[in-house]
Amino acid sequence: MEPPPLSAGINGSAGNRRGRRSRAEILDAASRLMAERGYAATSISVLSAETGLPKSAIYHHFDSKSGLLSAVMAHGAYDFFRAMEQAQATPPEGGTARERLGWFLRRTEEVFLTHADFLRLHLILLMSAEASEAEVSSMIEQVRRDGRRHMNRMIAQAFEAEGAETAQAVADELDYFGIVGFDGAFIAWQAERSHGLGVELDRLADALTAMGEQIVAGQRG
Amino acid sequence: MEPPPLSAGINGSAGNRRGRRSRAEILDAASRLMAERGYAATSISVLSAETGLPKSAIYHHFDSKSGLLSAVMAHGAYDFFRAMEQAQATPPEGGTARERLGWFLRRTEEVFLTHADFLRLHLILLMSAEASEAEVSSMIEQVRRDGRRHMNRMIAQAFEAEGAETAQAVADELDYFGIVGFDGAFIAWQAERSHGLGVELDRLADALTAMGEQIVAGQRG
Amino acid sequence: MEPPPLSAGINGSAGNRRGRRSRAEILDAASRLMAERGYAATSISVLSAETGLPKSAIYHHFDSKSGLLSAVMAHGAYDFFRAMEQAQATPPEGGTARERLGWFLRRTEEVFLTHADFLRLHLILLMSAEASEAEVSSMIEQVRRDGRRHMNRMIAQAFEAEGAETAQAVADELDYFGIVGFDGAFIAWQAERSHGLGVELDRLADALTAMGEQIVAGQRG
Amino acid sequence: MEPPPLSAGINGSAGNRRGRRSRAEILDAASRLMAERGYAATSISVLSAETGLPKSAIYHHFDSKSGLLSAVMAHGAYDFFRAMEQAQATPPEGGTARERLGWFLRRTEEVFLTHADFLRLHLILLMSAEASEAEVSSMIEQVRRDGRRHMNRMIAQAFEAEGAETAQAVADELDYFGIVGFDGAFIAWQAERSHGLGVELDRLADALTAMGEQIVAGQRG
DNA sequence: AATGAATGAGCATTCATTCAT
DNA sequence: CATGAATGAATGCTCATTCAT
Repeated sequence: MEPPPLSAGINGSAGNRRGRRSRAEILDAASRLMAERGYAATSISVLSAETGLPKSAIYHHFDSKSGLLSAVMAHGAYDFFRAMEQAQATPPEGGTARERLGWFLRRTEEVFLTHADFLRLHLILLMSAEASEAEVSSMIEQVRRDGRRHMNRMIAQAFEAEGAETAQAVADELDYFGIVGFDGAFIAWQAERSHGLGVELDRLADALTAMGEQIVAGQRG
Repeated sequence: MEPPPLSAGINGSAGNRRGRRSRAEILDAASRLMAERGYAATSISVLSAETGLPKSAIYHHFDSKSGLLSAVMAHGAYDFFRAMEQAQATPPEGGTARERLGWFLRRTEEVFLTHADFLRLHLILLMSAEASEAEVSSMIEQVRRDGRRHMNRMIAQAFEAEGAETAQAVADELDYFGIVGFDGAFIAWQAERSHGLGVELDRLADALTAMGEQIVAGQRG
Repeated sequence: MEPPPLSAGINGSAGNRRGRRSRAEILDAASRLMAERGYAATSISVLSAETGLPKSAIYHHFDSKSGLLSAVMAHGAYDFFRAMEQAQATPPEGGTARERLGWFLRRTEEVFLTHADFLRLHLILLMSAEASEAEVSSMIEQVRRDGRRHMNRMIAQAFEAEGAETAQAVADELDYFGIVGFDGAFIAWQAERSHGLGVELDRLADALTAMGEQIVAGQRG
Repeated sequence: MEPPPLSAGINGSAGNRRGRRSRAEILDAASRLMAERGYAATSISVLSAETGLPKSAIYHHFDSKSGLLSAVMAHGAYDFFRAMEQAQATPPEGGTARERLGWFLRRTEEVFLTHADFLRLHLILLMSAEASEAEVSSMIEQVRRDGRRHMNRMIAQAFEAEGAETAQAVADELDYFGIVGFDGAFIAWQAERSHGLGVELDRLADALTAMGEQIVAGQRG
């Protein structure tokens, strides 16, 4: 996923700088509000009030409300996956598969919590058939594909002590279920904000480990 | 969860019958449309056009749009849990915990597929902060509580061969994770309608069994 | 051209009566304003202010702005041709073709002046490619067809002393040119409101008579 | 009518040349679009998109939208009358009045067809009460005056065999009716693009000839 | 029990225009 | 000479809701 341009401009002249800032502010407010209230319930008027810019300025920077949504999603996805990348860049060496998986999931939780807005919007769109707008729907697909790739890598790295091939087999078998667990845990957290995703992610780590070991055993037998 | 009244009337006079039918039609259309497009994007006008009834008729039957939403949720929840009850009423005797769990989940899948509209709306509301409207939010809570109760019962029944007490301990430990798995599987299904929830629910059954057996072992040790 | 319904209602209940009146008022204001300023320049807001009804009431009676335009045109055309019919119902007996034609055109001038709004709007639409909206464009066509039919009848009646067949031949030959003269005269009048269409219509009567007599002579020869 | 300046500049420096080209492009697009959709419906945004120039560039060249309209009209009128001049510069010698008139009108038709945009816009403005904007209204007046002058000259030249004085008397009597016929024929052509203005202009030539001969006879008698 | 009319706030979007660079 | 950003009023239209009948 490549970095979405913050502005269409190319040089850094003053006028352009102002435009860039405005664009970023709109994107910011939109990300926040759309995640809070959903796409349909986030009006351009509110966005205008929130940013202090007139409505027409929003249309100067984004062609339409749905265009703004696309930009919000692209921007959010870029941020989210960059954070993921960073969070998982330096896993500790050694330890059991369960311990390694636990480390990955704890790092992931952090990223989830700081990008909850993006994830919530992603899930709302996924279910609201507002996704039918092609551009949005393909964005959603890509986010899920990228998410799965991350999950795959995490599992493979957790099981790397079993040998690269076995680890990859485990990862390929379990990555999708890992995503399922993440989505479910996120929803559980949304339902009861009382505590973080920690408990559920621990359970997920337990489950993935248990199943992973069965697969490892199967590979050997 | 008690059956929501289809009509405010008490006797079955002819006039009332017509009213009852209208009310049911509105509720039906609302369930479908709100699940498709979300609450905010489902307008009374569209509802009126869809049912052929004038807008004022909708207000005759339901006090307000959010009142209609409550009724839709109440009705959907009632239907959903009644279907759950029926689907799981007569589990087969004998078999391993995994086999018994598999049976339960397969039955559950069926109910999920036929009540997908309700579940989707439930999840959209859960995340859209439309939930902040007290009435809706308490409805959501109750649905999740009831769902967990069902999950608890399913797990306990699956493990009943281990003795009532152990089975209950397993169920108490795992029911929440079961819900997480269900929610996640439902979302995965929404994302790629290509296949049913079957694969993911099988994985979930595997995971729950593996973790259940660990708990059983822990109880014994 | 059949009478356009003033209201969709069927009975004369009080609520319906109010609606009927509102609908007529909107239609009235729209006819006037659109003819004055053109379709594009007549905003729903102004229409609302003019009638005292809220904008949404206008949309209650007419589906859209272009729907309102259609209704305005249909209503205007009906009124216009009914007035034409009446004005030409009882032509005087006897007299030369020129005298009879003069009578017809003088009667027509009257109708033109009292329905100038409709005619102006008709011509604006005819040229503004707002007519591309199918419904409007077919309305325009019909108006022109009906107009030609009237012109044909007038000429035939003016020349009836030459025998029905000859009169009809003259009418068939000249009706289209009569329309051309009318349109041109109307535009000339619009350009310089100083005097009525009288002078030009007299000239037109002269021209039609001269050409008619040539045709009559040709028929005989 | 004098040639309208294409650019406000005075020398032909390179920078100026670019400005001149931009100005001409805007004028071109505006002529076309305003004639197609009317003045009100032609927005600066669309003009900007069509020319590829930023909106502010349009305001750089023309003070305001109505200033642009004036320029469009001035430019169109200049072009139109120059074409008229050229088309009628060398009438054939000899022939009857009808033949000579026919030649003039056929030449005129050509000019009408290649300047239909200008004529359409002229007529739309004439009727749309956008004409109330003084500048536009005086432009329209002048166009009509110039048109009449051309018509007068054509008729006089057609009847020149009757002697200069008589020819002028005929022209003075009929020029206005000639304009009426032209306008009407143009509208008829707009209404049914199926064929050119030829048929109607022939009829007009017939009519003018017939009436002209009557006047000639009157002069003599 | 049901209906059509009305209401006014709000929606997404476009308008002509100005300004600093 | 050209540009992108900004501005605020206006556009057509839809919203949830109320009311009289």
